[in-house]
Amino acid sequence: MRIVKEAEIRRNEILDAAEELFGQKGFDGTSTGDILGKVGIARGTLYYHFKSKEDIMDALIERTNANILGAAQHIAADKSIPVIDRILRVVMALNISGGNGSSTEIMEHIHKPQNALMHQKIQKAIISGVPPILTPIICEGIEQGIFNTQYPYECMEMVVIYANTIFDDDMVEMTDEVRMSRVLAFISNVERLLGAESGSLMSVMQMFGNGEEARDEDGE
Amino acid sequence: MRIVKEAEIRRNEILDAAEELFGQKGFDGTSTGDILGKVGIARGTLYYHFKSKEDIMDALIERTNANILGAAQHIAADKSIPVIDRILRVVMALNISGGNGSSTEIMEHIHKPQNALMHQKIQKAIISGVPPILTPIICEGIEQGIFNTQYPYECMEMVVIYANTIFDDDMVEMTDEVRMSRVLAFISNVERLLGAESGSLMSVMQMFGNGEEARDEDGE
DNA sequence: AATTACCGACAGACAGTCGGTCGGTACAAC
DNA sequence: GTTGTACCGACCGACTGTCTGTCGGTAATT
Repeated sequence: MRIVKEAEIRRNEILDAAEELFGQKGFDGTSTGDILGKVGIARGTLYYHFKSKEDIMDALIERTNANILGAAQHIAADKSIPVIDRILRVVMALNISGGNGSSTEIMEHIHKPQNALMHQKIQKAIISGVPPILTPIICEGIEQGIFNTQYPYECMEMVVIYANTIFDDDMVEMTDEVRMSRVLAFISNVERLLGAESGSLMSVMQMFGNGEEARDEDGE
Repeated sequence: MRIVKEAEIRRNEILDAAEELFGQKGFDGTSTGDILGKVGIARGTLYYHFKSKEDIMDALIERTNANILGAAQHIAADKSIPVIDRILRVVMALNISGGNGSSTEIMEHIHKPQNALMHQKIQKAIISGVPPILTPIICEGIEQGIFNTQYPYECMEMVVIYANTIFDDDMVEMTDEVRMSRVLAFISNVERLLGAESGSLMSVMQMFGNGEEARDEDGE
């Protein structure tokens, strides 16, 4: 039986299947056969739409990224929100999902030894995508006298890389207590980096309280 | 033809071959057949000594790590060297090699998209191995009034993760100029983190001058 | 005679290729 | 406005080559 669809629809079906399977079993753990079965297409079809298995991953990351970064960018541009609140909101948007809530699941399963390549690619996208969104907010903060640094971009880069590695990845195993002390130290360090008054960023600690599980009151 | 050797010798022959091949062609790009050919043994022999291909990688990382971290630890413990010099020396030892110079080559080829898993494992080892070596030196610095921070360990963690990601990996493409400005900002940021006097760490910039190519005057 | 190191044929799985097929659409002819 | 036809994009699935890991057996060593 043969079902014909528009190319972009098929493409997205494949990406949807891959998203779920990669999340469950990792990239290496997922065979193209698995994807074939889930979508209900033949091998040739898959390779008609994508040139390799890795190509699927790249497309998936790009799709997910466009969502997430777009949402974050949107919040970042809203100058009616006070600087510190806005930073918090932006980071929330980055951690939780890309609006529709469809891209949430992958993020929860990505930090596994198996998915190293995917993880690395996402990491790269985060590093080049997030600091440019946050930096303008920091600059506003500098104008307002809340922050003080010559290197807002580099600070954001450092903060993003560190937070992403320690708090999102499982690079270092932590009990909840250790994690809490890391958060405290982190906030204190960020205050120093940004030249903010000591304690002025403590309010962002709530972000780490529930970690990535938070999903109650986002009215987005 | 059948050549019998002591298990540990064979093991190391295999690791030597794997080290070179992984460096040249990456982990995924290297087949167990390649290793077999290079060492001159049969499949069964390889799997007599290692339980899987990944097991080879793990063993290799562990071997390399023991060398590098050992050398760094050795320098770190030498209290006759002034604090800042010592930090510099330790970091040099980490970047350059593990003493014998045998493990240098891998490090040069590891930062490639192919070797994601190996890279991740090494990253993990660095993150859990390096800060504990540097922290006591920072503490000495605090006692001497050079530094001032409540969180020496977390600072080192942040610094190590950032430097390793930005300067060692190719996570973000940089021209030499951009790189230089990153180094400047980095040093300035580290000074703030450690509560060091502004400019007091500028001397470590030499480390980044020639990047990882430096290998002239280490009298080790 | 027992243990340790080694061999190589083999099974099973998987990514990617290729020739061929089918459905839809545009458009001409009637 | 119905029928004929030419074309193309989407789709199929058998096949190839490669690779990892296994297993039964063999040679050296103690």
